Amino acid sequence: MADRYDPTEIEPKWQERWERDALYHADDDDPRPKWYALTMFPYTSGNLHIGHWFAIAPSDVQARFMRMRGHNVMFPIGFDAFGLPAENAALKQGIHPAKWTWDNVATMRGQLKSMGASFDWQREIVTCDPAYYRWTQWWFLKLFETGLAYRAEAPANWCPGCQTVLANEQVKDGACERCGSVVSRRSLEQWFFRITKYAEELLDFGKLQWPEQVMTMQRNWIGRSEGAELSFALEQPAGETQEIRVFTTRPDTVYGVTFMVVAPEHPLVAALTTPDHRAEVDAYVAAAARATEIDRLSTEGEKTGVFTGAYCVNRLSGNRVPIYIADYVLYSYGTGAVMGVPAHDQRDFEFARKYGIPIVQVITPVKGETQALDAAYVEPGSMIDSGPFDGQTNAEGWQGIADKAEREGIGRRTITYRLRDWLISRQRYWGAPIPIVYCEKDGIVPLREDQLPVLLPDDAEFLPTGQSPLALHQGFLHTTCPKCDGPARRETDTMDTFMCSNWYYLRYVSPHFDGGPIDPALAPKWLPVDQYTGGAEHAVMHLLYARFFTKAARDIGVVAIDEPFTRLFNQGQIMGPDGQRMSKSRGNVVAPDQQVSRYGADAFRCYLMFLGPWDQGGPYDDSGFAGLSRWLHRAWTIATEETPTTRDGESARAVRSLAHRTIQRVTEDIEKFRFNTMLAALMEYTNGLARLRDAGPVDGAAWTEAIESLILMLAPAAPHIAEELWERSGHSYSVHTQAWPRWDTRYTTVEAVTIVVQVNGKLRDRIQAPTGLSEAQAMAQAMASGKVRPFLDGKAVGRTIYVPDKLLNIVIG
RNA sequence: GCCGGGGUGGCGAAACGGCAGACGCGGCGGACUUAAAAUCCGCUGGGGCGACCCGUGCGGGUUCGACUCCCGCCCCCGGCACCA
Repeated sequence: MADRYDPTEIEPKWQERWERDALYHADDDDPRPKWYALTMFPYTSGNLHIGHWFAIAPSDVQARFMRMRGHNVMFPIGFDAFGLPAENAALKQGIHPAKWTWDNVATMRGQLKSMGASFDWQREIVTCDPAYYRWTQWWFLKLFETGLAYRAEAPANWCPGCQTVLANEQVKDGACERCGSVVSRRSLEQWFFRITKYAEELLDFGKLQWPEQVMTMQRNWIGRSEGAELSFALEQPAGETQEIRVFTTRPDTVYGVTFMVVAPEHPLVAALTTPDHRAEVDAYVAAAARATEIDRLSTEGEKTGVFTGAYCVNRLSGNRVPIYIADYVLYSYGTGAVMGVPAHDQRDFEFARKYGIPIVQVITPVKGETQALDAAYVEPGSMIDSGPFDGQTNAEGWQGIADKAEREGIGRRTITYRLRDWLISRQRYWGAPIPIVYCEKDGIVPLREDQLPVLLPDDAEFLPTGQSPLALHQGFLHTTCPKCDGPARRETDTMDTFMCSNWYYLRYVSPHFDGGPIDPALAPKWLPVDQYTGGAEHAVMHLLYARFFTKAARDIGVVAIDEPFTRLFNQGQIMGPDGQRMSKSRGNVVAPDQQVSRYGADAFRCYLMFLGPWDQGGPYDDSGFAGLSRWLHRAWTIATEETPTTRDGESARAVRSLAHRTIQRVTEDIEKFRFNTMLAALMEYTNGLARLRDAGPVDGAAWTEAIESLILMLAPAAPHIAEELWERSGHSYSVHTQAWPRWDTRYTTVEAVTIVVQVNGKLRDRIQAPTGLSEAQAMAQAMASGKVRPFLDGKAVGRTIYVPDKLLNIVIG
């Protein structure tokens, strides 16, 4: 019984036992209320680092806690296994991406098991497994069938480093988020998912308990703008077209339009341009097409553009205005054209100044007067020089002009989103192939479901050509058309890996189901995810895509939920000891393996949780590690050593009071993800128990209960030591299937309190008293205090503030 | 520029508007030891011999009382950034 705590011995022992018994397997038929806990699955980068532990361990603590609270908990794990690093390894080291990935899976699976997390390994999925990506492809077919997947030519973000296109979300400051290369634009035929169809619904977070921060980031990303689309008549028709349509959020400023601006990529540009401006316009358009995002950013603030020679007519004011092209207008937003109102839009103001275009003020802070403007006036005001709208507030004018435009058929109210459709084509090998063929006769043809999966050939060549290696693989490329059996060419792009992580939480429900992506009988049993945890870096990409996908899956009829993740918690990011983001190139990655093999997984789990609030993260520093290891040793000692006992009501009361107050604190802390203070409470508990023990014999029954509670409360955070202590104290296996201890308010209410005595808000003395002391009694005691009286001498007591059992504040004049 | 989050001992951090610094690290002192490590006990925000005084990024305010609420700044971290 008095053996030393030796984590290297007990941890592997219990891990094997738990695995053998499938202790954490979630039974589909268990009648207890379900709890689907999920931590973001790791990418198969090669090794688990402390960031993974920091993310996963607390998530496991909560899953274990919910299990002990009587839930049927499913806590699955898997691997996000497709992606560029595998292919880069192939290029650099000559290892096949599949081998690289599966080797990493094997390593990381072992590392994950060494954490002692309560994962249900029977539900493991690996996204590059054909048994999984078969269904990723199936989803694509369904999205295609329902019109949510479409092919279009579009200027794409091209990363020359990765030799592929990137989604808008993957471009940071004009550079590739992954490799840092400067992103250029390239026009390509690409596959898109129609996420914009769900823009409005994605703005509804009503059913979600998510961090405000993430919801805000998604709202901003979606970027809803209410405004109007207005038509301007072309003076000379441009081909078939008689008008230019613009989107504006400020129809109230329409009388102040002094020019029009069209994006360089706008299809009308060529037809608009007059012969004498042709050369200049062509040069500008060509330069804009060449310009990278970085070039554009480097000239931020500096507006450039050229006059097309064409004019149009403002149908509301009747004014004739020149048409420019300028690259500050984005082709991909709104209609790709804007009305220039220099007096009331800062960008237009700068442009007009630079090119000597008139500035006409139509909204003014002082009724009926114009001001000299040295910047655009964007505040509310009253209308001026706006025909029939003069004198109205601009808010009235906004509605009035929109009404008039709608009445006269020259415009309509509309809502525009910043969100773009999601470009999912990647010119890469290591991803799920898009299950489409191109037939000379039938055009774009989806494969039949029974033709899935489209397998990746294992003998592709990896060359940095800018095309998918699949495009060079003749055996893969040539196939037959599912419709006409004639010769056809396969789509050689693969899907963005975010498509794989779009639906993995659905697959966990029935990972081995063969008749579809998810067993329809089990979907309602487990979905949605009750608690999702992961890094905030996924706030707009993964989390937004997954929400979109769930809604699409619902409309396809596969699931009945509107949202995938009911509750979300973002842990902070753990940085390298240098305070920088951990990365291999910086050489500041800290691997946990050494610490774990020396001090144990329990100590490491606890240490990471003890560092600070989970949502904060921060630089990693192992100087405090010893403290956690020491504490576990102390906990072991207090739970195992012979303790002299007696029967004593007062001792029982003291022990139970401490135990029950701790149970309350620990319970509330876990519920609120406050793992650092949870551990602090447990440390105070062991310290307190030791003090009671050292003070003399303790009540035997209360002590036994207290030790039992200690072990149960250790179980989520330190599962191995808890299991060992549970067995050694004569209980039956397993501590992890026990009920979480409950606190009894009879023991948590204290009988004696310390009342703080203040004079004018400054602490002067403390009174020990039974609870429920009246103000008069407290006052009497305070007046008797030698520490308080000197501050009252000779002064009139004004009023007193008494907070029962807490504080007495005497205010003197 | 805009939107979040954060600035508290030597360090990581606690603190329903009510004793600032719980818990832990580190440090100092002591016990045990031939000695060291490990372990255990005590002290540890700054100033002052002391009674006390000063202290939560800075400046104001509300309040009997402010780390906490309000107003105005500074710094750090994250996100967005010509979205009409």
